[in-house]
Formats: sequence, structure tokens, C-alpha cells
Amino acid sequence: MNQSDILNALIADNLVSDPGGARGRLLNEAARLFRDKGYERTTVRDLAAAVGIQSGSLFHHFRTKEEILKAVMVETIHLNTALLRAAVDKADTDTGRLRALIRAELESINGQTGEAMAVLVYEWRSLSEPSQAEVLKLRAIYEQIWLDVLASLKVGGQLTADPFVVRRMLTGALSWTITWYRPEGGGLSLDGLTDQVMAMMAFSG
Amino acid sequence: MNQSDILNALIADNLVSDPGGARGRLLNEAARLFRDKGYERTTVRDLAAAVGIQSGSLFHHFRTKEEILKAVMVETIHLNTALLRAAVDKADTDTGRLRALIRAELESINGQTGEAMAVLVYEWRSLSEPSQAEVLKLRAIYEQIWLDVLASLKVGGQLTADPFVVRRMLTGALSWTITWYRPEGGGLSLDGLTDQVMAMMAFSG
DNA sequence: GTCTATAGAGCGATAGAC
DNA sequence: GTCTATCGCTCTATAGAC
Repeated sequence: MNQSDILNALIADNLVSDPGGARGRLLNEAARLFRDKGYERTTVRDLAAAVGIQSGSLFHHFRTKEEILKAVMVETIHLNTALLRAAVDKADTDTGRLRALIRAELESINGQTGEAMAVLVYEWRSLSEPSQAEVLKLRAIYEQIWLDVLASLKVGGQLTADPFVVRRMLTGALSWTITWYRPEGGGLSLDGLTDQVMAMMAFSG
Repeated sequence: MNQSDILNALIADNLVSDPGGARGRLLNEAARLFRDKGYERTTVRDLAAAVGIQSGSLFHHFRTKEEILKAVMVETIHLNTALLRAAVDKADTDTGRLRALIRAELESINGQTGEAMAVLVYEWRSLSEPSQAEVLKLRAIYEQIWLDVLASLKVGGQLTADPFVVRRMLTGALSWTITWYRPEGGGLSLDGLTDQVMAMMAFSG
């Protein structure tokens, strides 16, 4: 399964909207706007204009503005959980799995789904409490993939620090790359960036 | 010079407002509100209520709401640059200086100035372009303290990764601790957290 | 230096025609 | 399913009394 097979499978299961459809197009534009301007500064008029309709028409597709934010987050987690799962399953050592996780998360953040990933990380506060609880359940599945690999490295002795703390440090370090890393610049490639992260970790394996 | 001596020296130089005065009290409350609710969701009525005045009275002290955000950021950088400088000057090896930097930044983020530090990191987008440029100049001084130590470690061979990349990874990892680390919980202490970060770094010194 | 009162603009969301 | 029109509300900032 390559990336586009994974996407198509999720669309078939109604877990992710078809990016060609009306709903999918809106969610893509919403992710971009929410990342660039922030959720609060993005108006329903901005969202509507981005897909070429009037603001009133938006509410035929979504009951509230917040429902759009939630949909961006939920679909992003579904997609990236599947991508992370696929990446980790390809490796056959714990060290290789850690590298695959770092590479996959960097790609999620700095690649095509980057806008939505940034929204997921930095617009969390804008989501209502009930929606946060809902999204958190989905996020836990994603996090567990990380924790399983880190725990295995800890048992194997390659990792000395606490897996939970390491995961949180990496969450911060990797998500922060969206503020400074520019893959198109011709400088550091995504693999090169992954190498740098690995070089930073106290890791004998 | 202990921490309170440093603060008093900055107040004497008019670089930081006296926390007991009207301006200082407002900036402290503003930092707390901006961190908790975000800049956009915090209204001038919220800010005024936090110091016990009406919203109209705020504009006797600040010309715009954004000026308050900028003042929070500028004073935070002045204070934390002085604290970082003092911390690094106490150590006498490069490894010790790195540890001191990590410890100091964790304390800035998770201690008394944590609310303002969080605003500095996560409300950057809410600052107007001209103000961003102004604050960036001050930030560069702070960053240079980090880069000097990391460059020295690179020359010494203890650090293999690129100093600029390492600094950015650490910026993300350390600032992210405000979202999960709770020092008062009785679990991990600030020194313990510093140990965990050091344990994560590929660092033979 | 703080108050009351409000101007002026923009916001999310709704209603009903087509 | 999109349109136009607009409601009702909240926001930043101002004006002028005290």
C-alpha cells in the first residue's frame, strides 16, 4: 500500500473526505487558512470565498464554524494514523521503526498534510471541550504507535530516557519544524532532517 | 546576582515594568489571559477586569490592544536574556553551559515567567509585521547565547549534529513542555526534566 | 486616572426565495 | 445547494464628564 492507496481506502471507509468533493475541498482550504491566519482570525466569509460560495451557503454543509475545525482535525488524525502505521510496519528493527516514525511525522508536518497537522497541534485551544475529548480519543491511537516502539527500545537498553518524556520532547521538536524548515529550499532534505534528529538522540542501537 | 537582583536591575533600567505598579500588574495579567485563552479570544474587557478597571480606562495606558501583546513579549525577552546570560556564566565547561541553558529555559517556561514565555512562543502570529521585526531583533541576542555554546560543542567534537538545527529542535521540545509538564505534581522535578533532555542528546562530553 | 456611554465595524448564524 | 439580506451580538477604540 502506497500513500495514495491508503488515502483511497480511508475515503472508501468514509473516514476521510474525497479531496475532489465539495466537503474535501472546503476542509483543505480551511486547514490552509486556519494555519496561516489562525482559527479566530479566519472568518466564515474567508472560508466561503476560498471555495467560491457565499458565507450563508457554508451552513448548508456545516452547522457551525467550530464543526469545520473539528472535521479538519478528525480527518487529519485518521489519515496520519494510517500513514504512521504503514511506515512503522515496513521497518524490521526497533531502531529502524523509530527512524520510520520520525520520518513519517516529519513528512506529515512538512508535506501535503502539513497545513492540517499544524492546525491539529496549534489550534487545539480553539476546539470546545467536548470536541477536544472526542479528538483526544483518536489521538491516543496515534500516540500508542510511538509509545510501543519507544518502550521496546527502553527494554532493549538502547534508550535510557523515559519513553513518555521522549515522545513529548519529540512531539515538540518535530511539530516546531513547520515554523522554520523549508524543504523546497534545496538545503536540508527530509531524510537529512531525519538524520539530524537521530544524531541528536542518545541512542546506541 | 540572584534572580531577584537581576529583575531589580532591569526595572531600574526601565527595561521591565515593576510588577507592583499599574503597568506591570496589567502585563502580568495579560500574559496569563493570553496564554490561557489566546490573544484573539481575550477581550480588552477581560484585560481591564483582571486589574479591576473598566475597558475604556485601559486605553489611557496603552494605545491599542496589540501594544499590550508587544509589551508582554519585549519585557519577557529582556528578562529572560538576562537570566540566560547569568545562568551560562556560572558554568565553566561547554557541557555545563549546555545544561545550564536547558535548565534556565525550562525554568523560564515552567516557572513564574512561564505565562509570558508561552505567549512569546505561541502568539507570535498575532503580532503585526512591524512589531514582529522589532521583537525579532531582541530575540536574536537571546538566541546567540545558545548558538555560541552549541558551536563550541561542535568544534570540540561533543556535538555531531548541526548547531542551528539542534537549537531549533530544542526550542520546540522545551517550549512544548508547557503543554504537559506540571512541576507541582510531585513527579518529575525541573532538574529531573533537565536530566531527561540531556539523556536524549547524542553527546559524549 | 477612571468612569459611563457609545460609535463604528465585523462577526457567526438564520430565513426564505429560487 | 446557493443566493441575498439581515438579525443580534460582540468587538476595539473614542469622547467627554468627573
